Amino acid sequence: MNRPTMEDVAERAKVSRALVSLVMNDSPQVSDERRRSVLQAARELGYRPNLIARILAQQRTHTIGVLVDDLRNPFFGEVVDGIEAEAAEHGFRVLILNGHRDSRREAEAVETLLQLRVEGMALVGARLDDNDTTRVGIAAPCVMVASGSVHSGVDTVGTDDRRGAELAVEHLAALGHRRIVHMDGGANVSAAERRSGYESGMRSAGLGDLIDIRPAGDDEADALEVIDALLADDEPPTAIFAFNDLLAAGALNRLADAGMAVPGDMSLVGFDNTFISALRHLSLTTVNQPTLAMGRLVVATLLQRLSGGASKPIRHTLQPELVVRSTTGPPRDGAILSPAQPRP
Amino acid sequence: MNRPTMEDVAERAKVSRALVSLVMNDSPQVSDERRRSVLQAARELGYRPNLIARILAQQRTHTIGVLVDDLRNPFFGEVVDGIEAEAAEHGFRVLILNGHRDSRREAEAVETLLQLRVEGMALVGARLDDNDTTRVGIAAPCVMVASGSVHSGVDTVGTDDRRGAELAVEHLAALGHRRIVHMDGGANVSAAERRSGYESGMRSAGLGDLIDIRPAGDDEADALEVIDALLADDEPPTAIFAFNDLLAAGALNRLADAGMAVPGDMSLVGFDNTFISALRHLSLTTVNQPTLAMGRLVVATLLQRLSGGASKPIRHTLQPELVVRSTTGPPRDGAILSPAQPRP
DNA sequence: GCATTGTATTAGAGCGCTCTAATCATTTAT
DNA sequence: ATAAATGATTAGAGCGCTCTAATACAATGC
Repeated sequence: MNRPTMEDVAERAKVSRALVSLVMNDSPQVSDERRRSVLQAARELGYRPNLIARILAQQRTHTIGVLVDDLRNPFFGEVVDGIEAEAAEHGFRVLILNGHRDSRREAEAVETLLQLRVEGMALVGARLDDNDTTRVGIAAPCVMVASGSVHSGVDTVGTDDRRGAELAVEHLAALGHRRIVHMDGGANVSAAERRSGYESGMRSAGLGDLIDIRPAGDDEADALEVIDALLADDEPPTAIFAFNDLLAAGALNRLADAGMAVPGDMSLVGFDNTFISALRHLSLTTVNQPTLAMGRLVVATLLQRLSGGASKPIRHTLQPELVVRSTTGPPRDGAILSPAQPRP
Repeated sequence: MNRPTMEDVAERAKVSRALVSLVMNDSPQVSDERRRSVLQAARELGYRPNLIARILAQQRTHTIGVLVDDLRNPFFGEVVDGIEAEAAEHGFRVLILNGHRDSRREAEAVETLLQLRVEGMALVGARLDDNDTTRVGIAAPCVMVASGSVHSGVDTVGTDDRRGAELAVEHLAALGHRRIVHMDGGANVSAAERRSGYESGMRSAGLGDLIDIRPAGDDEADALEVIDALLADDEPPTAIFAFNDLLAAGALNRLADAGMAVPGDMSLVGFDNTFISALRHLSLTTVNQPTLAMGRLVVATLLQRLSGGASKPIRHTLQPELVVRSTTGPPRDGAILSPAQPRP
C-alpha cells in the first residue's frame, strides 16, 4: 500500500484531482461543502502533499539555500538565524547545507543546492574563489556573507572587516603596544580583508616595520602552534590580533598553559563578538559584527535580486564595533616605548 | 531563454533523451563516442540536471533530513558532523532544518522534511512530544537523538543521560557537597532523564531530602535569574548541576558578577563537554557525550530501519563520562557536614 | 424564454526526468 | 546464409502535482 496521492483523495471525495489541488492551495473559489469533503478525505487517507511534485509543476521552489562554513562556530549560527527570520517573513523555506570548512565540499554542496533549484543562495563563510562564486551567481541569485570586493561577480553583505581590523589595531596601539602580531584566518573569506586592515592599521600607527602575520586558521585548535612559535621568539609580541573569537579562545588557552598573564603579559583581540567572547571568564576584547542584521540583509538582497533585473553587484557593508573587555591592557614596558601611550 | 533541459541536450547531441539520461547516470552500456558527444553538448549548454524532476521520476530522494534544535549550540553541530560523515559514506545527502528551540517551528520543519520526501529523518535535540514523534515515525523512518524511553514510538540514539547526571551528582557528593541544586533543562528532550538522574543520584547519596530542582532552560541567558534566586536563599547551595554547558557557562558568568568564587564558594558541573567547557578559562567540569559516534549511529540506525522490516523501536545508549576540570572542589564547610567526604 | 453574467468544477497538457520494453545494429554460432 | 546472442539506442508511459481553458450550473436581467 503506497503513499496516498492527490488522485486517491479525489477519488475518495468523488471530485476531480484539480479540485483537490485547489483545496490544498486554499483557493477561495471552492464551495464550503466540497472543501470539507476533500479535507476529510485527505485526513482519512493521511494524505500529505508531495512537495517535490508540486515544485516540479509549479516551477518554483520558494526555497533559499544556505551554505554554512562550519556548524560549530556560533557566529554562523547567528547569521543563519537572521536569514531564517527574514526568509520566513517572505514565505521562503530555508535549506541548510554544511561546507565543513573545505572548499571542495562546499562546491559540492553548492551544486546540490543548484540542482535542487533553490531560488536563491546564501553563502555564509564559504571559501569558494571568485571563479566559483561567479559561476554560481550566474546559475542562481547568490549573496555572499563577506566584506570587500574579493568577490567581484556576486552580491555581498558583510561587516567592514578592514575597518574592524583597524579598530583592533588602533586600540592596541593606543594602549602602547608596538609588537602586535596578526594570527591570520587562512582560507576563510574574511581573512584577506582583516589582514589588510591589520596592515593599514599598523602603518597608520607608524608600526609598518613591525607588521608580523602568522598563518593560523579559524578554530581554537589552529592557535596552538602559532602561540608556541610566538613565545619562542627572541622578542615575543606584546599583543595579538586574532582572526576570530575561536582562534582567540585557543590562544588564550595556550597562553595560560605557558603561564602568560592576559592582558599583563599579552593583550589579545578577537573578532565576531560571539557569545563565547562575552563569557565572563574569557571576557575577550573583540570586534562586533551585527549578525542578525546581516542575515536579514542577505535575504533582502536576494529578494531584490530576484525581482529586479540585472545590475552591478550589490555591496552592503555594515559597520563593525570594537568591544573592549578584559583581554587588552597596556604592555608591561609600554610606558617607555610607545608614543601613543597616554600620560597620566 | 530558459534553463536547458535534458531534451535540449539530446537535440544538440542528436540523440534521444533516454540516452542523455543514461550518460548522466554513468551507465556502462553507452558507447564512448556517444558519451563524449552528449557530455560535450551538456557542457556547451551549461546543462545541470534537475534533481527535483529526477527525484520525482525515481521515487527516491537519497536524502536524510536533519532537524536541529539550535544552531548556536556547538553540541548539535558536532552531532550533525557525525551524521553527515556517515550519510556521505552511504551516498545520502543531508538537509538541515532549524527548529529554533520551539516545538511549533519544529513541527513545521518536520512537516516540510516529510513533504520533501526525505527517506529518513534525524531529530537532534527536538522538543516534540511522544505523539508528534510517533506520527513522524509512521510517515518516515525517524531516529531521535535522545536517551531513555521518553519517546516510545521512535528509534533513539543517545547517551545515558540518567547515568550522566548520576555521575555528576556522585562526584559532587563525594567532594562533600550536600546542598546540590539542579538547573533544569525545561522542554529540552534530555531534560527529564537528567533530572531523574539527579534525583536518583541524590537519593543514593543519602541526600534525598535536599533535592532541589530549579527550572532554567538550555542557554546562557536562562541561567541568570536562577542564579540570582539561588544566591538570595537563606541557605544557598554549595554546588550546582546544570542541564548543559551553555547553562553552566551562564551560571559561571552570574556567579562571577556576584563575587562568588568557583569552586571555592560554589561548585558547578555542566553537560555535553562542548569545546566551550574545555576552554582553559572556564575549565568546566562536565559530562561527555560521544557526539561524533552518536551522529554516525543515528544514520546507521536509520539505514537499518530503511532496509529491515518492522520491529520494536531500536534503542542505542552510549555511555557518558565525567570530565573533571576546575569548577568543582570541596565545599567550604564540607569537611564537617558531609559523610561522603574522604578523610585524608 | 433566452441571452448574459458569474461561480464552481473538470479535462488534460505539461513540468524534467527515469525506466521498462521494444527496436535496431552487429557479431557469433550453426 | 540464417538464426541466435549481444550490445547500443529509443519510444513512450509514468512520477504527483499545477494551471489554463473549457464546461456545467445557477442566478440575473430584459
